[in-house]
Amino acid sequence: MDEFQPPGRLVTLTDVARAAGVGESTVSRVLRNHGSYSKRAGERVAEAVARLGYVPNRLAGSLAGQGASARLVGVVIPSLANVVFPDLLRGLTAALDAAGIPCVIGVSDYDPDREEALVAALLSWRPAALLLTGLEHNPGTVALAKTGGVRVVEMIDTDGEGIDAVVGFSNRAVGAASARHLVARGYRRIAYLGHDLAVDLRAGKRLAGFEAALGEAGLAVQAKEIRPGPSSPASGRAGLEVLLARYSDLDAVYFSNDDMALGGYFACLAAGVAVPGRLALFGFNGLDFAAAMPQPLSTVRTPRLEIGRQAAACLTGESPKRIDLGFELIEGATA
Amino acid sequence: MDEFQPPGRLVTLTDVARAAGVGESTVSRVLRNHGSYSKRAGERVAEAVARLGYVPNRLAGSLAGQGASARLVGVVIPSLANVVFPDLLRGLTAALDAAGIPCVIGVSDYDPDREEALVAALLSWRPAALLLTGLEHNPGTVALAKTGGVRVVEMIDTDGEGIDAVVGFSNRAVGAASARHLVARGYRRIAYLGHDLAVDLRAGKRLAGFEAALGEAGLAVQAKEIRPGPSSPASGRAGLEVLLARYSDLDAVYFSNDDMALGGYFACLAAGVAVPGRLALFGFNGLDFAAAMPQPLSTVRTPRLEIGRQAAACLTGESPKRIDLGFELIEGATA
DNA sequence: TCGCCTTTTGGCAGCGCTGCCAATCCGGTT
DNA sequence: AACCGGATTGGCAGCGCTGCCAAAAGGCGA
Repeated sequence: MDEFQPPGRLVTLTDVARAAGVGESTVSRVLRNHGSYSKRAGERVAEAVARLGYVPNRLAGSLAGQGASARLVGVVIPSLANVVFPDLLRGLTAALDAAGIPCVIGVSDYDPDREEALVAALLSWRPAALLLTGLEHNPGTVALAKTGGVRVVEMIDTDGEGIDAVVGFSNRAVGAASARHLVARGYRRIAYLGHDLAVDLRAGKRLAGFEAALGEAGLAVQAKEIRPGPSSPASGRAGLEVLLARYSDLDAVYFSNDDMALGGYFACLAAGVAVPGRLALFGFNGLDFAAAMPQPLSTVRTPRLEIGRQAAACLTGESPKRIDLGFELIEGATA
Repeated sequence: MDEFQPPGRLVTLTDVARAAGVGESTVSRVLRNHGSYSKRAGERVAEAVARLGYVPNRLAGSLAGQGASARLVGVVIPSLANVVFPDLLRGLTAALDAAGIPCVIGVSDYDPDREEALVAALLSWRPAALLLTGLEHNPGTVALAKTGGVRVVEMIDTDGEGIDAVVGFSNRAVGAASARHLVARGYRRIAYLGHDLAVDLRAGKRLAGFEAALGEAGLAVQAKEIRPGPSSPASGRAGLEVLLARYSDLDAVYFSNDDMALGGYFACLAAGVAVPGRLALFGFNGLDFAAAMPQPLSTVRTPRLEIGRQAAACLTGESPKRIDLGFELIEGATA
């Protein structure tokens, strides 16, 4: 820190070696605690590192190291606006930070072409692994992922074939379980209220599972209200107001997720619609607020953090290629 | 793609050069569209790149390039559980992705020592910039950031001195404005309900501003309920129940943020406490759900996305060192 | 004290790329 | 036909580090 340094030039390993009076390899060995070195060498290097304020250059390290892959993982998520993905990252970073591996993230905005571009960009950093969301990708994305020489983990969705490892749960099964719950509770005139399905394919899978299970019970969705744009309480509220105005005899609404359901609940409160007496509400995700509502929301809790953790675990140990973490139906008081 | 490749060895720029029948420098020029090259060279390179499935190695590129800094930015945030930070990342990635610059993120869990470790780890990737949250850091963090040779941007908080650039708003001013609003509306017996202040220093600054402004009006906070752990609707609900049980004459509650306030609102709904007639509620952040509530939450909207965007802008152009993006008080219907 | 084996050490090539420079090419001039 | 300036090109050093290897140092019994 207190040495003269030509401006613009950062301290290098060679500088440390010179300052410590040892060879470069020794410094490298000490810093990585790899190979053998004497106590004396260790101390001198540590001292020089502290004195010079040396920060290793991992660009060089990764390039030189065997495999030439960086201790980084690339993550592509479709959005940061939906709590699900930050939660996923939370589980992921918790597990990876412990191993000192940072995440390089890209946000695709639910656009497969953007996803492909991001995958290419991330692969250029030679990450140790690539974490994607969902199972549906451009052919180009798949090709890149396969030839990239990295481990690939696809998160959240298990309804389909993955490139390599898959960690998540079945969205179809969630939809089906939700439908069976509503049917068992005696609801018959059921509507669906969701955000843009063409964009959020997993919400579409849940709806498909939901409709299939309703069908098995001889029922069908009475009305579908699909709101453009991302899910949000505001969208859910507006959507439920539309449904209430248009259909007077609904007895339950299945929402694409808890955010939408919260908005629906607000709409019911505002309009004086009794929940679940007059209208039952069922969500998806099991977000934190669901349990704090005056009437706990009936929903399905998804293992979001655990998916992130397991995905991280896939990178280190030899994990099974396919991990279905399941989900938990929360009965709540709204359906 | 269809060529023979020794397993484990990825296609390099040299391979592309050979396949295209040009020199390495030409390939490099074409790929970066930098310097001049003939149309013919461009086409042959593009063809070879496509045929071999070449993905550039930015590790090597950044190492060789001048300044040896990577087209990456390092971001350290305290948490992913609070919507604020994903929102920040959202603004950031939106602006950076456009420039093809990915973020490497670290989550400090509000722990200054972890933050320091993360800064050191991120600097070792030689990012073009380092984005931190808040102004309070370990001395070691500051030292690293200053000698790291990177641009440093501290986000969210403008109440204090920054290392280099600062983008955010004044949390003290937010607290003061909130207090003045409550006072102007005639509330006198005001409580504070928050999550752990020792950990979330910005919430502490808001409270300080709030109390200072109350003091100017000759008032004081009647009760403080500080909940351990992070903010959440569940914590807000439990906290408000405690306050209601303990103090019968409160007329308003200032929450550390909207999540807590939502929980408080739920507590009021559940207990049949009229809002704002019997108890006024005031939040912070202006989250999406606040406007969708049956009674829109009175709160302060913070420019979270814009902070991210401006922080990204700080990296490219020559921006002012200090950007105060202000905030907006939303009157709502709960206070 | 010597020789043998183990531990510790330093030198140096090379990871894949970029920047620099000199060589080459091309078209139009004289 | 020789010449000139700009556009285009290839060779090669070197970015900072690691892996390999051979050399040096140290330990120990004979």
